[in-house]
Amino acid sequence: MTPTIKDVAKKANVSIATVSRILNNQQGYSLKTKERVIEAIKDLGYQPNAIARGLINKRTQTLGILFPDVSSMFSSDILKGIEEIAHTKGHSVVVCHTDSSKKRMTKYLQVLNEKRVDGIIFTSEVITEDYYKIIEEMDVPVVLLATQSYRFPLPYVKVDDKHAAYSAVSYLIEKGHRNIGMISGPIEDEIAGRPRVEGYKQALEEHGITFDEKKLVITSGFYYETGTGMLSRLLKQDESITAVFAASDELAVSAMSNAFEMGIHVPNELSIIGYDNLKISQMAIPPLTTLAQPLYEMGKLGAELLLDMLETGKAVESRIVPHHIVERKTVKAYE
Amino acid sequence: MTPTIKDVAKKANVSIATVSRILNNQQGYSLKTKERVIEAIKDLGYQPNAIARGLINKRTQTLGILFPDVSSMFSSDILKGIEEIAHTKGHSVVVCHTDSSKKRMTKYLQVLNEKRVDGIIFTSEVITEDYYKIIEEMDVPVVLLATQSYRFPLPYVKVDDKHAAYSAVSYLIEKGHRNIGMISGPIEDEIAGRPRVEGYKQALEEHGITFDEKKLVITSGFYYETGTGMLSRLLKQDESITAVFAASDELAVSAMSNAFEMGIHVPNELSIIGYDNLKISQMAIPPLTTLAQPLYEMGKLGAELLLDMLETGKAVESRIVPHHIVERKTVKAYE
DNA sequence: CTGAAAGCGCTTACAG
DNA sequence: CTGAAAGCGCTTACAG
Repeated sequence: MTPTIKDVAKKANVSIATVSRILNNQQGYSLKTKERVIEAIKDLGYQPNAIARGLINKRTQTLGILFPDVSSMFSSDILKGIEEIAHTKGHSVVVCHTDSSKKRMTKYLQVLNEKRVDGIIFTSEVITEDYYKIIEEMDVPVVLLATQSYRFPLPYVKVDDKHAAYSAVSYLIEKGHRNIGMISGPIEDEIAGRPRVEGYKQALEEHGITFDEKKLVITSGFYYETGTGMLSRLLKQDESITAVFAASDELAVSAMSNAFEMGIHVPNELSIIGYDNLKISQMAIPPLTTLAQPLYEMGKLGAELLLDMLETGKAVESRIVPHHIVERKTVKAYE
Repeated sequence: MTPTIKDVAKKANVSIATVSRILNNQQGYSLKTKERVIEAIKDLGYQPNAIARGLINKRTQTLGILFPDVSSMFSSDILKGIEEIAHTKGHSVVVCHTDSSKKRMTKYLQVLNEKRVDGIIFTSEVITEDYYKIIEEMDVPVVLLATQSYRFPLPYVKVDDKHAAYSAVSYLIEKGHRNIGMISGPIEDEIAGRPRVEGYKQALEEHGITFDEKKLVITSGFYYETGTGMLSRLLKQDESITAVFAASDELAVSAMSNAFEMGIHVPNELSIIGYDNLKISQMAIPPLTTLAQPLYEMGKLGAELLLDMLETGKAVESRIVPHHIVERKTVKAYE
């Protein structure tokens, strides 16, 4: 049987109270008894039962993380950042793949509640009223990652999507492009959809370029698959386009494949800039120039904020993290 | 305060024992009291405390998963599979990023032990004597995923690496290639390194092609970065090569980038086959032909086996899962 | 059909 | 400096 604190106490000839004190680095014992207890712990190979501790401390040292898709490259970079901080601060991470399904989401929230996690991180997920009600009742700190909520007062960590899109398009303009197309994600998406289109429009406008509907194409998602054939459609609508801003790296890579099929050379005949800076962007051929979100750092920051809230018991401010452009090989100056 | 079973009992005018029975679908109560209790549960919004349950049941309904790198595309597909099964069977998943560090690994094992997880999955990790000692003492079921152990009797789920490599190279030979190079991972790696080289050699041999050292190049890892410049080196050693077998998709994509830089057209001038079937392989330009490991299914199967061991208390047999070739656009018949 | 009580493995006042 | 005891929120014999 796995030894318990009782076994240690017996072996060291002390009460379980003093063993507990020693275990938790409290005071109230002589050096001598401490040594005896340490000895007993080693001899028995005793390891404290975190479940029993959790029951009494009302802290489980575990965090629940919700992802629409745990296996996406986007999620995995964030996860790595969260995990890193959690680990260094003595917490574990339970991952939940919600598949963007309300049913799964609700189920997970219930599980996380029953397991009494110390805090929750939502990533890239819209917080509905239903979800908010649940987390409100759970009464644990929550932080939003790569998403935000207008309706509910939840702290978030994200890039300014409109601004980031603005930066990406401005970059294209600075490179001399005037006929700039955009492959957008779903426009109903108020977090990652519309704001990026708005940033695109604003960049055009500020540089005296009138927005033209024919230069915009809208997909149903941000994935590679949803981008299939989008570049051809865009170019069919307006063949004057010399550069394209894709609302995600997967969409950008999809466009590159599409260009390849059509025999269009990137960047000689067409420049492309992506959004995210996922691993594929460096692996693309040629390597993709992109608007980088600092996903790993966002994960770290999100976890830090959550842990702060936990320690201090106070709310925390949202953070807009800096984006930047990673120049690689898919954008060429337009002469 | 979060309501407890006591609150429910009081509200429904019964003892906590009957509430517990109803909660756990046991027998020993009238329909009437059941209704009253259910009512009370709803009214209070009661949710059982899994920590308290865990303490007494000695089951936490959580699984610990160890990855050398949680953020790799390889890991994330496996994770998704594990998570899927765990979720449907009422378990949660704690992920641990070991970074292939002994220190982190040991720390995680300790944490998982203290948290009394019900089982552990190791992925792509060599089991050393130290680790084995620890898990032996933990006395929980363990399964190995995408790795195996010759020294310790631990069930595993993986592809037959040698056989898979053999299949990949045979495919190239069937396409008419005779001068086939290989970009290998580290040869000291007894799981994913040497066996693939052996499979390569055996395929050559069986087709009457003598192995030539100049056609083999060895990298320090399976990542994109570790593949940098490897193709040029290989081609410098032997310029007769018409096809290359890369020991991972990342290595293959790296080779494709390298080919692109050198102005070598894939597949017209050089055929390339990868290994893994990660997401990048479909996104590559052109899409990469590769030897597929069923990563998602492996994750599912690994979790199923682990849960089986938990339920039955019996050991389980290792599984060699089938590999197959996904034909895309990087291999061309050699005339 | 139902409840009182013991116990899971800890922590923490409280008393000495 | 140290220990007895209560209690965290459950489950499960045991008795009725």
